[in-house]
Amino acid sequence: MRIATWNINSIRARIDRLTAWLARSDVDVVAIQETKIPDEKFPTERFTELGYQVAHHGTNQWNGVAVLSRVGLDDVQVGIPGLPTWGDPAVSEARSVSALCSGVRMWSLYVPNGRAIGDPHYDYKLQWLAAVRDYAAKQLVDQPDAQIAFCGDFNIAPTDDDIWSVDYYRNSTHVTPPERQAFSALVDAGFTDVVRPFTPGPGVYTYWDYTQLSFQKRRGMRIDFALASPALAGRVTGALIDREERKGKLPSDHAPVIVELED
DNA sequence: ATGGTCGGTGGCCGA
Repeated sequence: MRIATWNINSIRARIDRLTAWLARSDVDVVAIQETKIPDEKFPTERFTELGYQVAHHGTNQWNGVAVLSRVGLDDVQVGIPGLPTWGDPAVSEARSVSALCSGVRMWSLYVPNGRAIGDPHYDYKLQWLAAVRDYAAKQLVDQPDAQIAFCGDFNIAPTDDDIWSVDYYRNSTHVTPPERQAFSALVDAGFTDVVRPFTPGPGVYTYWDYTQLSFQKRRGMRIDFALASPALAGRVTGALIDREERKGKLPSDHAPVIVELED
């Protein structure tokens, strides 16, 4: 089985690229972030006609996450208990959704950006990550053998090897100790970055800014991850970052990340 | 060369 995660940066702008990539990449389950579309406008048929079932969570033009699966999609869960809210305390942002796909609990996460150190969004990001960690840790206490994948855009570069320039990102979000600690806490809870052993750095990234010819100059960040529970990590036989998808006409600014699992 | 790149929106904001 093959699973993947991809910040698509608008499902409407990227629908043809995404369906072509699905046909070519042979992935069974995909976590998608930043669909930027409400549920009622999501192009579900474009995926069902390819054999994929869809669980989408989107409320407006911001955020939006989905799980696509051609190996079963059951027990859809929207949101995670304990996540902080932004703005209206009665409304949760559309940043997390999951489904059970052939025995794997597949999560699509879009971690808040943080914007700037000291910005209220930065504290929101840290609170959001703490809630995910607490939830993730509890899953393994309740079910140590569960196959769980927390996939998505974490908006954190865990080490200096994951950014093209330490100087460029000095005093920026994505690299601060509190953010890196929040990421490590998820790893310490038992969820392994299963891609890194197959894509060693430095200089290996999943995101390149649209401006300044960043991709062409190899100026990127590694901020998209598949974090696997012990039972799932034990099934991983390979992984890759599909840089080809960052090329060509109107690409997403993120590349897809693919993980191969033994059957 | 006083910009630089997208997407969604609506005549700017977020990434």
